[in-house]
Amino acid sequence: MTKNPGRPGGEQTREQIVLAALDTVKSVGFAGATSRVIARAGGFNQALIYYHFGSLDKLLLAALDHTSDERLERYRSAIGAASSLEELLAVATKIHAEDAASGHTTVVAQMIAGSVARPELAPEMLQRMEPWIDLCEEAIAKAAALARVVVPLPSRDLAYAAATFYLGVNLLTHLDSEHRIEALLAGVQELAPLFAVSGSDPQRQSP
Amino acid sequence: MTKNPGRPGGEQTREQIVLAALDTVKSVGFAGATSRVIARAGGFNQALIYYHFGSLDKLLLAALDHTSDERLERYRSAIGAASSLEELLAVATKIHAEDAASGHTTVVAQMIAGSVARPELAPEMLQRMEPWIDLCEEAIAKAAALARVVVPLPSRDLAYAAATFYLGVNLLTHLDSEHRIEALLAGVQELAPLFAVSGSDPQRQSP
Amino acid sequence: MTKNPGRPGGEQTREQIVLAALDTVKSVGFAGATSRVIARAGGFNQALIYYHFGSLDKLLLAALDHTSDERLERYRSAIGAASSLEELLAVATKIHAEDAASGHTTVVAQMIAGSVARPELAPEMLQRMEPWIDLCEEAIAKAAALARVVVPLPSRDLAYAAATFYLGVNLLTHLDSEHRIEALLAGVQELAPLFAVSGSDPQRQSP
Amino acid sequence: MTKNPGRPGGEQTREQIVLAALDTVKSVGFAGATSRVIARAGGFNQALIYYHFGSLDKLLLAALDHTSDERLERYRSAIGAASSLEELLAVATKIHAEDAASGHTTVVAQMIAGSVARPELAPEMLQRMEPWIDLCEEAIAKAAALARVVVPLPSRDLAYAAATFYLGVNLLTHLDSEHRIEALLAGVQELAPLFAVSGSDPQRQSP
DNA sequence: TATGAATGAGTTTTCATTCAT
DNA sequence: GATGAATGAAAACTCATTCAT
Repeated sequence: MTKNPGRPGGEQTREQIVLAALDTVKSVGFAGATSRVIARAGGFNQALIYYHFGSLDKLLLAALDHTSDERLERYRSAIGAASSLEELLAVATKIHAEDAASGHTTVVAQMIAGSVARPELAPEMLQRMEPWIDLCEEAIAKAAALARVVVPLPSRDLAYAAATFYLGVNLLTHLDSEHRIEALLAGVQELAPLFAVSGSDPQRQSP
Repeated sequence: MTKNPGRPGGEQTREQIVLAALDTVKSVGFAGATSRVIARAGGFNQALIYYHFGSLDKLLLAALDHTSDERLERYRSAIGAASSLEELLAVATKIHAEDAASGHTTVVAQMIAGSVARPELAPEMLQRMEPWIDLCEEAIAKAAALARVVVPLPSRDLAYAAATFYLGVNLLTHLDSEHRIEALLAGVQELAPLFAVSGSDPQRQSP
Repeated sequence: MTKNPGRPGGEQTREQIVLAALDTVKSVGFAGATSRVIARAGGFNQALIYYHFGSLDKLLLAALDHTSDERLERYRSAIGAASSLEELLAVATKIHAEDAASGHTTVVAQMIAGSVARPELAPEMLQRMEPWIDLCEEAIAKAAALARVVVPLPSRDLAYAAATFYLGVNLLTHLDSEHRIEALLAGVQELAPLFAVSGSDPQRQSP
Repeated sequence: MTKNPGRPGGEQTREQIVLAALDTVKSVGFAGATSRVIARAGGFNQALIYYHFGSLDKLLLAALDHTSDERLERYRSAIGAASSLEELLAVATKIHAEDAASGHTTVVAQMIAGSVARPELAPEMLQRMEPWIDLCEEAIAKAAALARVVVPLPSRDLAYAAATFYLGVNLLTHLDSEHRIEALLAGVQELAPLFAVSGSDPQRQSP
């Protein structure tokens, strides 16, 4: 009663600012996402950013968290639900396509690239990579189990490598207007089952 | 006639500026490599940058070309000279170590990250990746030949994937103070021969 | 009726705000005493300042009055109670030491300095100096009476001069990290009795 | 020939900026002397301040030096030329009147008060007081010699006290629109010779 | 009374770039 | 070729103050 949800104040404004920041990073990149531009995009006062988030960096990080948390959740439940290697790959591919379409990958690439330029962001970004590496590790474990394969490397290292590759993919996606990366990913996907076989035990190779 | 070599002006100044730009990017990153800082590092006037290169972006690109060309040359001749798979890997590893030590990888990572922030650099960067992908392709072809393996993917795509991963590695190297990437690379290197063997196994080649 | 004493609101809040302002000026100076900082120091809302005092300047002035009134009272009763020149000097010295320790001098110096920067405060500050000059005048008159001296200048002017010197002392105290002022004051204090003697010398008084 | 003096560049611009800063401090005080206001007053670009002086603080300090050096010179030669106590006092009074009229005292008061608010200026200001204290010491020594008086305090301490009083005077001058300070100074000047006599040796007292 | 939210105007400073010499 | 000086635009951030509730 006291807090009728139609009122703009509080949480709602924070979300509005986060959304404006996300939009801005997607459309003009990290370097273009200045407080002025974000404020103009969201139709609010620049100072509001500092009132609610303290600094532009903190807003940008909050915006990254916003997309990341949501995306992470989707990936995790999809991986949990998959019951075969093929399904796992298909689902992951689909969600990744959504990511690209929604601009989530743009935000990730921009923030990573931006944190190279702004070293004080680096530790924050690294920390925010951790749950994704965890997720990769889970996915790899599950894939290995489904394929009854023994992975010839520490799964943590493999997860790290996957995240690293993913980073490169994200970056290139936003450099490459010819979308050669997408072709590459499709190729890798074809390769994947083959690869799994080559690494598998002899019993499965020639039954 | 007008440009008699050996004269202090002209080419020599250009090189001096390029070297200063390179130093600056290495020490303070893309975002810190402003015209003022570069000029101060090289002990020349800011305006010289614009006289010789037209814009800061163009200087930065020229600087990238400077390191890249030199490095590319070294890689190519090393690859050409290698006569066994082991030698190929050893030589590539050694040159890459040099890259990291000399700061060449820093420059690449910074420029890639910077081009994400400054979209007008993107096409230039992409174009500059091309010779490296060519090189990767050559290397993969040579490795496959030496190992007598049939690569189960278009070699161009594989080369592209390698470059992509390399990009991720470079980027993370500059985020991660714990140097977990280095550990990962060591792990991958241990894996490499294993992989090669499994692929060059005569039994699998002609069943 | 509406303002029954003992109620938490009203006067009590005003005092809380004044105290927070005083604390803030003491710790971060006039320039650092912004509404936000004061509110944070006192644990209340910024807007309360404007509700109770109308403007930040008015709060700061009220805070100055708060310390000043209290200090003035102490000086006046101490001067009234003194029955010899020595006692008068001793008591004044003691209270002044308390002033310095409690930060009252800091507040005075900061407000004076601040009012130089903010001219609209100047007349208010000048007005607030008046009772101190009155006090100086009283003290000088009493000292002259106790020492049986005829002061060779209008006592009002002398009082004004004392206040002026005191202002300089306060200001320098906050500039000078070597505390040379303290040494100076000690020197002046040694001089004081000498001066008094030379003035109260019976031979000179009635030749 | 190469540097025709009609050209605005270089030293001339620096001086123009210093003059604009001085004007601005005189008219709107330390707190009002922002880079924007100074630039507008001088009719040049804000950024020029940073090009020539590095920071606003440095410009303000340079401006203070500008007036101070000039004033110091005038005082010193006047003191050197005086051959009697009366002349010394008369000359000092005259120059001080000029100071007040030209706004030099305003600048000093503003800078001192400003440095209370901006602690990083404090050491610079203190350092800039030193030559003035030296000057006071010289003046006191000369006055004592001319009056054949033995000063009953270390001359350095006395000089410090004089500078302290002078600071108070400057400050009050800019608070007090009734100019009571001027009256005070006149009164003190009348007092001065009297004072000198009371402190002088018996031989001069009753010849 | 009290407060969270909001704002317009302002701050210092830096940037890439240009231009007269 | 080279340089010192100059500039418009923009950056992140803070301020005193107001207002709806």
